[in-house]
Amino acid sequence: MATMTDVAKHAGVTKQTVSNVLSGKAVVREETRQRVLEAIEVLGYRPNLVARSLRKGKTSILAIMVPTIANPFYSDIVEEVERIAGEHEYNLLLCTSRKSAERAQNQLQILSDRSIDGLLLLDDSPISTELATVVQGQFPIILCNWEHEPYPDNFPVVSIDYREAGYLAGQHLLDVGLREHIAVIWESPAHHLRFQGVRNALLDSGVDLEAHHIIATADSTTESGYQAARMLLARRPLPQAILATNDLMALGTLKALREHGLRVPDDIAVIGIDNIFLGADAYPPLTTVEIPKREMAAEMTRLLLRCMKEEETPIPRLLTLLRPRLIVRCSTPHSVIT
Amino acid sequence: MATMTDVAKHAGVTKQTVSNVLSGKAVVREETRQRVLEAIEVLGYRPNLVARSLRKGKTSILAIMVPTIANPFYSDIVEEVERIAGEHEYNLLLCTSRKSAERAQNQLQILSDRSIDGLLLLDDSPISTELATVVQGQFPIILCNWEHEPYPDNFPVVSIDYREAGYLAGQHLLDVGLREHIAVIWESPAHHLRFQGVRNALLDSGVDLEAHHIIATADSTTESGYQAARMLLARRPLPQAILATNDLMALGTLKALREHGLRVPDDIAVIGIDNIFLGADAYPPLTTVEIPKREMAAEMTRLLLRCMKEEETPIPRLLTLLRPRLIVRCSTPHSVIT
DNA sequence: ATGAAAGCGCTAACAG
DNA sequence: CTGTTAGCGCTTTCAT
Repeated sequence: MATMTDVAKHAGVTKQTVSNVLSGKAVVREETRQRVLEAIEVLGYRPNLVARSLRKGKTSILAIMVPTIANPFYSDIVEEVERIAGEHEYNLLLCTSRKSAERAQNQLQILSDRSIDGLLLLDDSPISTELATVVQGQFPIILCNWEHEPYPDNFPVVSIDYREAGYLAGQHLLDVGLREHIAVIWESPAHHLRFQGVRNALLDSGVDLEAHHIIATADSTTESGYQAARMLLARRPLPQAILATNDLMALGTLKALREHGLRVPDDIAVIGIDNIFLGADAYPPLTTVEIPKREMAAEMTRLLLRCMKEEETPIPRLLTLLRPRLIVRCSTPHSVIT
Repeated sequence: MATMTDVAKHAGVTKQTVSNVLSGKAVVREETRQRVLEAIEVLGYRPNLVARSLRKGKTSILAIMVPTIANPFYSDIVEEVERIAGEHEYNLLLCTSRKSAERAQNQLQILSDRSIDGLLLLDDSPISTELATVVQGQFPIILCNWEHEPYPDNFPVVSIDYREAGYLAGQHLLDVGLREHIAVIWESPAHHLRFQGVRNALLDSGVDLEAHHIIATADSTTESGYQAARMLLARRPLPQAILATNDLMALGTLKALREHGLRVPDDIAVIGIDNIFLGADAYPPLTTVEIPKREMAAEMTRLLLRCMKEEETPIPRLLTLLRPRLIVRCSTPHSVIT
């Protein structure tokens, strides 16, 4: 590979001049500039970004750490982050924490060793703020998709108002006239805020959740939604509606209801949270609450970019919560006009 | 940040000795080693990977280029690649080509400028082998998930036998006694090999595809599957079975059949290809042909790692095709014993 | 406007 | 076994 010195020789100047031409920071005589440009062209010169990074102490590399990229929720976010990062001439390093604090710790350390310019951390395990402190000061870090309280105050946070998401789902059931025997399937403790939102919505209308209509699950797969729904169907009275704290569990619920020959929404209404891909193609198309993950991705990336530009350490206590919104499809009944 | 020289001073040695302790390549007296280790501990020293990369000409960074990461097919692969890369102390840079040859070109160039150690290229657009040639020689490149012929011979290829996938799907329909009025929905030209496989299976049993039962689509979303199925339902005779060249279109097909009050598989059988997440939770659970993408991911990563170890340029003409396998669920009838 | 020198932090090669 | 020297390719600083 041709180096900057090669170009300089070819153009009869020093590499400093070549550097000036490329950076555009210093003034170069037009004739010299042309000679340099021509030399670059002829030799097929390309700057060595590793060398540049070493010298400048900046790599123009961002990193994103997610629990897993196999989950479409996260891959959707990464898609957006990568796009925006690219627009600003940054490359994206992908890291997965995979439910292991130790792994996250190692990854974080390596990112620091690589002198990345910034990090988006999507892992709201309690320890992650501590971990992040280890490499704090090296580069800005934004905590994203934080789903429980208290919100950290040592890093900026960009997330969704998950309590509001639960509230919207609960409120919708009330709005279509369902006030009794509302069942909830929620992942505990991960979806605590969502669950709280649901309960608040009902309480605000004087409706109580009955203990035998609440099922807490250990994860939020279609399978656990399916099993939880079967448990609900074995109890009496049957629920009028089943609210699952995510769409995957809602889809599992739909499957269980189908197997029991129950019609949705006529016999039992179903609502989820997330608005995942394919919810619209389910049977019946799933009513849900959209989590604006793309907007969140855009917001957190922009904030990170901003923090990187400013020399000062980023705003520590800054909480940005995006608002979810209801998507009415066919798994809940139409509004009842009373 | 403490540098290697700092550690050296603290331990009363030169940085070369520190380097020796870290690399373990040269023998160091135990006492000295301990002093160095202690200094590292005390100062919290971490090697600067950018500097190391510059010096060694290797970054221990791999890159993967996919059309998009938002598609679960690709994110699933990336999950596996990242895991294996991590086990070998490599970080993963994520790039998306987003259907733009120009974009792919730029990304490739930048990857080269960054001195990455290897690339997994998942984009079988005809130009991608040309593009790859631009940076050829800098680092090994593996072409992955190549889905049409001819297979490139200037890079190693790891892919799936997509023709076989089509064949298995077609053969299954024959095996369960469906021999007439088989309809095919396929994305043209992307799924040409799959389509060819289907046709071969039928031809091998003397069954002909009828022109009015073939629908070519421009993409392979649930929506295009839905629309294609509606077209088929408007024609006579009605098909006995609908084979879609991917699961998303098969799910769209299921939706269209439901809306027409047709029972699956009693009235019309449906089969897809891919075995996507959620196919098992569809209504009815979808029979499909599994594309072993995880295995492919593992295989291509291992091959890349191997190419990187060997100093010689990687084996140019090497074609590895993984075999798909049939997954029978409920959208096709049970075997008929004749 | 251009050149000369220094150095980012590390490892390779050799000397002692 | 440890120290010295050199240099990866670039940008920053200062001199001309």
